[in-house]
Amino acid sequence: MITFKQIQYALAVAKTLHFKHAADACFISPSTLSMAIADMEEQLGIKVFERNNKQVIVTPLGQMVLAKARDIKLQMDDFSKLGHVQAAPLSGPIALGIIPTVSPYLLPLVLPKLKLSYPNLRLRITEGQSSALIDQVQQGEIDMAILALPFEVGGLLSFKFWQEDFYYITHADNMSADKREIDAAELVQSELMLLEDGHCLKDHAMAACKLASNAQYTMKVSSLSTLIQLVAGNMGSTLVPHMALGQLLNSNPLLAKAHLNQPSPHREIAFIARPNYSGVANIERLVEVFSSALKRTMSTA
Amino acid sequence: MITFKQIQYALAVAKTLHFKHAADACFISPSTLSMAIADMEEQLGIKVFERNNKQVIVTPLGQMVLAKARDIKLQMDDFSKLGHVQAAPLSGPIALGIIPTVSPYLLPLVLPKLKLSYPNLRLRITEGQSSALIDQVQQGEIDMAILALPFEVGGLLSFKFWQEDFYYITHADNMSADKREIDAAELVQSELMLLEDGHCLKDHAMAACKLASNAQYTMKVSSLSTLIQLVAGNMGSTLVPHMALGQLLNSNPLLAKAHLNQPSPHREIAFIARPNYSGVANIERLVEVFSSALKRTMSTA
DNA sequence: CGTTATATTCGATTAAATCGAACCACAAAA
DNA sequence: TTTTGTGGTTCGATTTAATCGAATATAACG
Repeated sequence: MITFKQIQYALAVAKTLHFKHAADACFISPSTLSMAIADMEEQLGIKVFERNNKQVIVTPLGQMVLAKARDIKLQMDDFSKLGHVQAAPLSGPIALGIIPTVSPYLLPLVLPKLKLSYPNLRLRITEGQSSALIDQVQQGEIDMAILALPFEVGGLLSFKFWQEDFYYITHADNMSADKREIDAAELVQSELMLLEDGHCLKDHAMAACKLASNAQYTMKVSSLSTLIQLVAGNMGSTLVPHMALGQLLNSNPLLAKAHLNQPSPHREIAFIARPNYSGVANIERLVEVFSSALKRTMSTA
Repeated sequence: MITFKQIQYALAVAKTLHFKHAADACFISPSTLSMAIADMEEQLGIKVFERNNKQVIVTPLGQMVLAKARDIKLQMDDFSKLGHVQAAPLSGPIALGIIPTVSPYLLPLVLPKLKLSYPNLRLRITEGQSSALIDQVQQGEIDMAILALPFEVGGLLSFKFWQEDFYYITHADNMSADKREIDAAELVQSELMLLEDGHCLKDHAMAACKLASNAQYTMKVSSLSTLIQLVAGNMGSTLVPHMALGQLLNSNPLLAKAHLNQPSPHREIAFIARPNYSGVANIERLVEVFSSALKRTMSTA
């Protein structure tokens, strides 16, 4: 009979395309791995890997086998996690992905509270861009992710817990300090600096301003904190989300801000997870924590 | 780690609700089964079965666990069959379900040809009504089934290979021998005998005649060959599908037939299978064989 | 109050997985 | 061409896990 172990071994080989490395990843010896793969291939009647001493490649039929193997591994992993549903809420290991335009502003608000209320929670944080996080959720490498909508989440569940607007940030020299609102039409587009490609914040900002994609606005900057330094250096202006305002403008008198006067909300923050993930109750609890922490902090800021 | 074996053992217990019987079904001793289940439950952190020496019941959480376990078993079974796709076509074991109003008329036409063309094919035939067969396909107990459409197949794939009409059969005394066609309106409804409830043929016949469901037409007869004997005894008349005509009327001068003059076709015969089943190519080949055999035989009959 | 039926425990046994050393095949280097 | 190194495979030994059977515990039944 084909065992789940064999499937895992095969997936490790598929990932590394190297028997020794795969064996290490599975904490077994190369010989064991070799025999396990050979055994599975014989039982299937399909050669999954074409291999000699120099390279390992996946056969066309092997691709099909591995695709199904991945399905099974996902289901098995979910199965193992079934027990968490009735364990104490928010206890045990949870792998959470967060996009970089949320992570540094959200985590400081919620981590202390989580630590206090759920001391047994073991959060493993992964930072990455939306598309990569969605991929990892679908592969089962992480349990859930926090990202900004609208975004195509490909069949995943989403749990919104915050919505916010963008603020226009420019050097204090360029804007009257008592200006509270600014229209998209007023923006000097040539001066507008946004994050490098791949960050959804850039897309959401442009969507809010009804700007078409245009390489002119693109800079190779990957963090808002860097971007804000450029603004302070009067190299241009930018748009930042509400939750980042406090941290970015804090003690920087060179910067002036104005609310972007466009239809709201400009972005929504949500958890995403696979429909089969058994910890949905955990997500709902996190939504509570995160939402209340944001409301409390943002209303005073 | 939770093993696939444990999942199978758990499903066996869920099916029998009896450790000894389940152990027998798995070809292991009760003690082994008991330990395997206990081990799985501990790893999950969920008690799946509430058991004492007198009865075994599934806990509410256990229901959830078992539901997922069934998913995994289905996928694993499909995985094991992946090799068949590249084996010689129509070789090896295939479990096929057929409804009783098709089986005795179709099988004699195709079995000889299959035996000749595909000597390595090991067909295991299961006869049953549509709803039961659909269930068995979904449970993975059989690979595919032949039934008559229209019928709600709940997400399964269908491959039509034949369509046919019904014929009105009555005692020769009741109808002129040269009458070729008969309208539904001409049927003497009080004399019409159909199969017992559960047979789709009855539903299709009533649909073709635009008859509403009515217990009056129902008899507790489960085979067309019995029904036809009742007609020969002049206890009433009936409707039989084209493919059954030859066998049922063969050498019985007491019976007269007329084509039911209602919108065609009156029923369609098709394979159904789970979308994940890896032997879809086999089904397509069977469709060819069955379709050509039917065309050849039915045109001469 | 024994008898029966059934799940579980535990030590002994059997089977399977795993390992490490030797092996082989191949390519790049000498 | 020989040498060397890399990397997958084979094989016997060993460790680990699965399985069994006998004994045990428990509850229903007559």
